[in-house]
Amino acid sequence: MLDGVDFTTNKKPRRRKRDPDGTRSAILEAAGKLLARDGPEGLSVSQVAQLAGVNRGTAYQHFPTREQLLEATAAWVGEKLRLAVFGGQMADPAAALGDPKMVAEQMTAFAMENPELGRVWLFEVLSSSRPDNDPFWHQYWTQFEKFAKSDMAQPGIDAEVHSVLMLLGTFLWPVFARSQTRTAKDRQELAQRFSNEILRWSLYGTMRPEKYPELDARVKKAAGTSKRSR
Amino acid sequence: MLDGVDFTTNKKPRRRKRDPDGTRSAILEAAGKLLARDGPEGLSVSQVAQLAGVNRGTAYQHFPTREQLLEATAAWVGEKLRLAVFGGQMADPAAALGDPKMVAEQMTAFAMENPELGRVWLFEVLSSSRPDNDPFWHQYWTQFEKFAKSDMAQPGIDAEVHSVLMLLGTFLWPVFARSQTRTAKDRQELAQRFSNEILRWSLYGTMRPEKYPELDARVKKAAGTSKRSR
DNA sequence: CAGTAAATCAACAATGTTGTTGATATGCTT
DNA sequence: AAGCATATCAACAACATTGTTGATTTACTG
Repeated sequence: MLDGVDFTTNKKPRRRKRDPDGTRSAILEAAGKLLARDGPEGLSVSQVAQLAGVNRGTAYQHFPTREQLLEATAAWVGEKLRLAVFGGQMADPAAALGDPKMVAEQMTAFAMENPELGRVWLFEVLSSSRPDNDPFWHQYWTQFEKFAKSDMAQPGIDAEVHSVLMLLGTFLWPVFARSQTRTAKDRQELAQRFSNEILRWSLYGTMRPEKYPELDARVKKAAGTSKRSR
Repeated sequence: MLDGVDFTTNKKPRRRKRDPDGTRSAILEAAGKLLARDGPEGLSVSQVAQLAGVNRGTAYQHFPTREQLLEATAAWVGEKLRLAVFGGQMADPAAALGDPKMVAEQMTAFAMENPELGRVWLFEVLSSSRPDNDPFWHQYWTQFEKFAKSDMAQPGIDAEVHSVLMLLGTFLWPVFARSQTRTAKDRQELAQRFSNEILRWSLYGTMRPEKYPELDARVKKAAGTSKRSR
């Protein structure tokens, strides 16, 4: 699954300057790259250390076990993701309701650029016992819940289910798209189709079209008897 | 990740009766169990052979490489899944339009019972270059496309995108549910919430509610300008 | 400028894994 | 019943990986 990238260039048998934080970052960055290339199964501490230009022992000093390294990397990716999608905007409870469309676009862009990485992150979070600990998950969730409660949304939405579905689609569709296409053009088209379908779905299932005049609205709704919003 | 099951009971150092097909099945079955327990990363040919009560060499005779064993197992699971969901009903092009609700229920049941297995299968298929080769995928796809084209469905559905989304949700929600809950009761509730949200979604996004009188219909739709249904 | 805590590294031991190969037993065919 | 193809197995070789430990260097502190 070499993807045109070559990580075999290691020509620094020199001792690393003492710099705990820097080393830690280097390790995480390397882990991220390898994760993005091979997925989680193929990640060994050896490779990570090598790519990071760090002794394996050092890596073990920073992350006592392979598993913990994986977790830390996922969290690190989550933070990166949060920055890419929400920019500097803090996860402040009083934060304004961001533009969902923008969020979706940023998210999709990230997913298309790093399909494996996105997939890994999502799984780590999905299987974690406290997804809310992840920075991106937390902010996404907060924001979506706010939207679901607003009068922009259909009533009765189960925000949790819906969030998970959206994240699943956004991060895993690219995995599918990658394996089905050869050219970037094809991928672009698949990405487009995905967006379209999501939009169609949202219009008829999530958003109140009449609140989004720029999109041809044609739906009417009645209050449901649903009780759950979380 | 021991899940209450113990596979360490192997007390048969006796030579296996010659039976190629049986052996092959035994290997696949063992691989399936291990896959369901540990996920794909943790699967080694050694373990599989041991659990199957077969010499490792024999396993290599049947499946030249670990990777091929994984593929074969996925296909095998796919067939199992097809049977569980569609029963004996053949993938015949002239087959009647099955009951989508029934299909969804069967699928959900399978996914809840074998979360890891479902996940593994889905990934193998999603990343395969020809998903259509998988027996279950093929039949599901066929059936859904038929539905999408029928007058029971909203117009303009992108059947491929939609299928992928449905499968993603159905097979990966249980992964989430598992990690969030301790009791079977909680899991049951999460499964219920998922079904509800999917139904709500389908009503407003996929199915024409007026065609499903038994569910309170309250939607109206207008023909879209979408061109693609694949 | 000592002295110290700790960050980095090299080497070790213990496993586990993958493929391969040549021996052995087994069922089928004639 | 003899012969043969092959399904099954045991043993081997080559690695890779995981943790661990003790030495070495580096920055900081008084």
